[in-house]
Amino acid sequence: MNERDALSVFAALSNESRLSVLRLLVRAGPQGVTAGDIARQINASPSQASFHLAALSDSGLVLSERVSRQIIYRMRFERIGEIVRFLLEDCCEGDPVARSCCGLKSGC
Amino acid sequence: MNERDALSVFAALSNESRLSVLRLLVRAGPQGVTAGDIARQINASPSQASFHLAALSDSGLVLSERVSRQIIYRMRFERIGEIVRFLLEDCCEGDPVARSCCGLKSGC
DNA sequence: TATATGTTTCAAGTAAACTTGAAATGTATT
DNA sequence: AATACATTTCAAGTTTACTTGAAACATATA
Repeated sequence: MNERDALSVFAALSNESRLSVLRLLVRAGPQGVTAGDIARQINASPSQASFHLAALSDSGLVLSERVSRQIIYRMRFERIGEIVRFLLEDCCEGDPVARSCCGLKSGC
Repeated sequence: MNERDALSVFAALSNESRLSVLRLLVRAGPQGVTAGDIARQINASPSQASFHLAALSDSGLVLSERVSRQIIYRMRFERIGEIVRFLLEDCCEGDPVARSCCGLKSGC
């Protein structure tokens, strides 16, 4: 994860609709959600959904797979781990305050 | 850290100049850096620097303190911890893949 | 082959982010 | 009080992000 990648991830995350999409995909788990269902659930037009899904896809936060007529989107959790690592290590140089403020139990 | 705060943090992070400012402040530590020095070090005009510092300040990523004529900016590491927590817990519901992919040693 | 469905792409418009340079504000010095 | 310095604010312009609706593309079914 270089800086360019990180910027693209942050840009993808800085939009309400796209954050809704991510939450949707997190809840759906490995099964994923089709583009149409995503559009319906976030109250967006097909082309709006497609626009936001492209941003998420380009930034590596989601993966897509065509299954007959539909396209299934799935969360890429590794990418979240990578951006967290970027924040804590690359950006903050492992600062202990940043790390302790995550409030995470052991094993993170 | 609610969603609105998180969106503002992600927007603040999704800009190259602002990421440079953060790295600068991380390196500077508790001493902080004046607005003028920040502008010089990131090759920005005073008003450009001020614009980006306002975004960082509004999102809670930095703090500022006036000292005579200068304004000193300092990193707020807690805010990084908070956004990491938002990503891993609120957004990803504690998904183990996201957490393990941070690649952090114990005690995070 | 024709038609329907699911999705993306495109072009045009609108809104938001960023840049630029000048003016304003606040503080120190003479 | 006048001047200089550090920074912010403002207005105007530019660029980038987002929305909208129509058209195109891909796949399935009759």
